[in-house]
Amino acid sequence: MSIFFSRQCEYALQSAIYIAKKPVGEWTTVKELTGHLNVPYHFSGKILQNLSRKGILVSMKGTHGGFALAKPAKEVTLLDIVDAVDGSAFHKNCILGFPRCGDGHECSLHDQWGILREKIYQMLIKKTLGDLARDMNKPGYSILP
Amino acid sequence: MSIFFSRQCEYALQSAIYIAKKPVGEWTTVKELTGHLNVPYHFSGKILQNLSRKGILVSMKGTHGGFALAKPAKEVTLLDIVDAVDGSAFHKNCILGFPRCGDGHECSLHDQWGILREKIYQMLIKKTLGDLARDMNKPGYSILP
DNA sequence: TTGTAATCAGACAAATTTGTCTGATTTATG
DNA sequence: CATAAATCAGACAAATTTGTCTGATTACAA
Repeated sequence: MSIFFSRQCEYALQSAIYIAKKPVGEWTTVKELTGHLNVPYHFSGKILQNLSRKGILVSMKGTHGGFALAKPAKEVTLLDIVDAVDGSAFHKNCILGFPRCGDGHECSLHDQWGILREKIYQMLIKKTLGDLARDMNKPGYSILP
Repeated sequence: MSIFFSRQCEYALQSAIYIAKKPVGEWTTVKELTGHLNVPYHFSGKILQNLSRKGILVSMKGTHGGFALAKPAKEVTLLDIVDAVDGSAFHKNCILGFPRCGDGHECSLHDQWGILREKIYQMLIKKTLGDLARDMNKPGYSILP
């Protein structure tokens, strides 16, 4: 199913991108989100609540409430979201799961994987929600299921 | 916990490396394996049985039985093991989980991730159990917990 | 042939992740 | 003030992954 991030993290990333595509000042409801993304309604609620606790989104209750970005889209990186949801395990853990790898008893893939992991890291920290929102408004990109 | 492979897959890779380090012709028992790796005894049994069903290991019952590689270590790649355990999801799925990514509605990370995924793929297909066994006999490498 | 040490098979249990339900609270509007 | 529409909170359920137990089968050796 999911390959690198947990499913919850994929949902969070997709949701954040959707919200970032909307005009600044508008609120996005869970109902609207789950109408456009393939995310279960109540699960979506939980994920968005979590993102607002982490300071990535803000929320407003009530009739015209919903969720919005807490900061400008260009200031939120994908890594911010991944860290908020999945934590930072992938920065440090051995790809083969060897417990002593990294403290002087490196596994045979350690260096090679380290280079690739750093590239993934750079990809996540350099891409902002602003970038994604812009790209995915072009033809050929689609957020829909 | 685990970052790229499932825990079961990590166990499988570690076990295969351990077995590959042993002299050709010797059998490795589950007991010995779990004495050296941090893998639960019965879970280990299941994983090794699975690897023999997939043709990566062979097994022998009885007093001096155990498991051994079905082919020379230099002919078994890490990808063989990953595919046998986790399947091939990571070859194709979108890193952000967008369902239409890859059929003409690519996500904004598609190309960039595609390059990195290919590098991971190359790493896994180029490294054989023979390579790992050799490397991890050198000082500075350790398989122990 | 009997005992021992191993894999094998399948049911079961625990833990984690994912998904659902219900009701409370908040905000805007008639 | 009453109603509607939204988030919020927490318990619960389902699914998946991880781990455990028991007994059957097999192979070797005394």
